[in-house]
Amino acid sequence: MTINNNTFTGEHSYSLDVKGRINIPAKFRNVLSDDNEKSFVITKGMDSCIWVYPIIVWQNIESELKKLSSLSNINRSFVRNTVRYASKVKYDKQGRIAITPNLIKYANLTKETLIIGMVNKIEIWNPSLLAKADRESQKIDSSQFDELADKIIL
Amino acid sequence: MTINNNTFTGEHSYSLDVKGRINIPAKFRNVLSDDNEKSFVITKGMDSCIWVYPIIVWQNIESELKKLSSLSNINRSFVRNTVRYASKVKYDKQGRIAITPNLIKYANLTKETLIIGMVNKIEIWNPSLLAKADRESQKIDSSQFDELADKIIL
DNA sequence: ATAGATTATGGGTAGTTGTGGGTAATTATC
DNA sequence: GATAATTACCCACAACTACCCATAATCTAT
Repeated sequence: MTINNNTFTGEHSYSLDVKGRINIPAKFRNVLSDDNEKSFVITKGMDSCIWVYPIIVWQNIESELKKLSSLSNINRSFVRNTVRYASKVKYDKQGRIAITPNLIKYANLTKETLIIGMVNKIEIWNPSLLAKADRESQKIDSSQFDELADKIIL
Repeated sequence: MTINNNTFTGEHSYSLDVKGRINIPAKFRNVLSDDNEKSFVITKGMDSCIWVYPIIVWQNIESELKKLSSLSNINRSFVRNTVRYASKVKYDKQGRIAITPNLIKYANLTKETLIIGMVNKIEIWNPSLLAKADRESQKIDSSQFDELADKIIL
């Protein structure tokens, strides 16, 4: 608990209910620092999934975004895409957050979902899309992975 | 205490109980430094086994991962692959940790297991899969061992 | 070799967590 | 401004997990 705040790992199956709510795993809620006030920011991920950030982490991202020059094309579209679909959500007494319809549509979510910890953020996936993304990543030139693996000793 | 903190060697037989719990050998627990707070991180190994890291060791991995920008495709896949099956576990009063069902399935664990020290981490194996992996490793061209021998002085 | 301590394993129970659904409050629509 | 639709908040219950105790097996020291 005290070891590492706002850091998420692991894969968890959860179900999106008919009201568009989804449970945030207790493990994840429990490592949230208090200053998050039970709130996250949810937005479009760069893959076909939803990104969920603790508020505190998101604030850092926003201040980084402010530093990016709007002269660059990439910067502009990145800022637009990340911020445009971002909304703040608070989890209820049972630990669920409500996902906005446009995000549900974007990530192609149906009842069964996979929630995975990505260190500083959380991803919500349609299981079959995740499996597909997995297969794609296998194709990535493994030398690029090796390069990373050299830097990070597992 | 003994030789070196957070360093594991040797092979031990233990049993996975019906609740999915397994004992961490006392020898291993006793060399854990206090800042681990009786916790490990368990995750998929590169072979068909489970890797168990002391929290302190895993934290280094996490902080390296945090530095990788999510703008890069490769980085996202790499983080996802590394972290997806990782979860933090604390051992109970009896020294047991709970293994998540997906890892039990991945490593093909049944009641009998072998726990082996791998210096900075621990591996949990189905004995017959380990025996099989042993046989495979006999086939490795000894020149590859020689290459390693150049780097590590035994 | 024996007593005492430590360790491994099984199982019970109280508390937590995930999920469905109900109702009041708020917002949107005509 | 009245009504419909949506959202926020609450309760209930089954399933699961963490925590505790008990006992058997093993180790340690004298």
